[in-house]
Amino acid sequence: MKVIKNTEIAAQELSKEQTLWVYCGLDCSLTSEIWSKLSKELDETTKHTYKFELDSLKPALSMMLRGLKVDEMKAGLLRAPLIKNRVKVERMLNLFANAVWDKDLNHNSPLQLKSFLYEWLNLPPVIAYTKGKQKVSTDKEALEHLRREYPRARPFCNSIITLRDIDKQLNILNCERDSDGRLRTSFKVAGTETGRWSSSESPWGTGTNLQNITKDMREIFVPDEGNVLFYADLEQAESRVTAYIAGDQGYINACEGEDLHTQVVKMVWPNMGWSSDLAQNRELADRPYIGHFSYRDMCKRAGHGTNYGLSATSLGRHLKIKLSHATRFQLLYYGGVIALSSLERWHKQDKEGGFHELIDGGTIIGTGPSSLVRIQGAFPGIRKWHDETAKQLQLEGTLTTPLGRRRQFWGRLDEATTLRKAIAYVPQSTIGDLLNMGLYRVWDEMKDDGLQILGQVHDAILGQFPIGKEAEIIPKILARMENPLEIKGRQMIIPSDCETGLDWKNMKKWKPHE
DNA sequence: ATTCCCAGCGCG
DNA sequence: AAAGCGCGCTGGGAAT
Repeated sequence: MKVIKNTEIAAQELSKEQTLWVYCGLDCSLTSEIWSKLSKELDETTKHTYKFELDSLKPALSMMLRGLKVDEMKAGLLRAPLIKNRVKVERMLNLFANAVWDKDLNHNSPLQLKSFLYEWLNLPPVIAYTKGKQKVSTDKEALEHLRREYPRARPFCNSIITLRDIDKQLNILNCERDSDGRLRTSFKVAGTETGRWSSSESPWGTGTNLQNITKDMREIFVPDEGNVLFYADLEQAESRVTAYIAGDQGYINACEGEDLHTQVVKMVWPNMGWSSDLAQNRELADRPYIGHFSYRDMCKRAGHGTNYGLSATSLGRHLKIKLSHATRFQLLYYGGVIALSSLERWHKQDKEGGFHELIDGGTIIGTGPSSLVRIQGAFPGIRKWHDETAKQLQLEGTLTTPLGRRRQFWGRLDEATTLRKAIAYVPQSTIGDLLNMGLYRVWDEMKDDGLQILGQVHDAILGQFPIGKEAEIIPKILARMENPLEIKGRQMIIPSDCETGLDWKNMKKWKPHE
């Protein structure tokens, strides 16, 4: 028997086959050696997480091996108009571009775009802030701004945005199928900081990330012969977990009420004349607020970000509303302290803005020009939870979720960016683990029903089962996804809803027979 | 020819 | 004055 010492590999003359054997041997023996060291560092908490991830490999591998059936007819039908349109738009863009700088313009090159828009067209540069630095941007938001403000930018911005969108879709439609025609992805069950899975092209370089497919492109994915697809997701998952982790009873009630966003409007603006009539309340919430936003739009779009530590400045930029309006929303949403003089100035500038309500509803601290106003807000628990998270971060540098997943934070513990990561961590991780618990149970307990899991999208599972068995199977899926969890002394149950259909786009919500 | 980083963008 | 978080993929362009 030939003995090869790993310390002498460099000096060995190995055949191709022998190289592969050595590679394989090192893969196994080194993994074992590493495990013998690492295993000693596990404690009860991390051991539990490790065990769960090992178990998760089973359903993950079965999904990766099975892959998804693609309806190539549909893919073709989607592809054709995209290609046709792409040719047209690209031709147009280049026609205009040649008029400006006598050559084509590559819409994929930020460098060319910068030079073209900000030098040749002489448009004022749009600045974005990344990593604490100002950067000239040519992203979608910048292009939308330019086309709004400067007529000469319109044809360019329009076609660049269109081309980017088309390319994104074509990439999905054109990604390589395996030899049996199926599209396979690779799931990493332990690839992220939060415990969520990630998805990428398969180990053979075929397929693609299955967790960022747009609704429209989902149309190409179909069940196998005799099956129907199902897509079961945890309802309002992140909001619910946030509510329980913050321990904010008002927000919990809002999440578990008829319509989350309307409930939030009700809590944020309690004096709009609410009744017990749900339809009437919805109408109130849909009344215009500022700009093109209704009250309900505002809560829907600003609430989630605010839960995760989005600053008023960024909220204003993001929603294209004044800083004062963004600040006002956050004060009403989760309270805070602000200078009285600011509120008075804003009130003077904007009589309709409701800033006087903030002054009247708040507690004034101190006297004279430096007075502050403390505002309670609709969901003070959320701000309190942010503060508690900051404290825990400073103290330990680690956070542990209700499902016992611990994360070490390596950034500077007193920086805002580290705090925001910490705030996002617990809800995001908890949902991921909860969904994967459900996924495991559905996979493990429902094989005999002819059910197969095909995909995982963070808070939802995609799968298939034999046509006609909906009434029998769907309640079993939903039951297995419902895993009660105790958080801060309360029991949280997140319900799921389940859609079915003959492709991944055109699905209908399933309801127990009516 | 290959590797690396960046900007941009899709999903949750 | 100015960074919601978590991922992966593509293409451009510079460096190797």
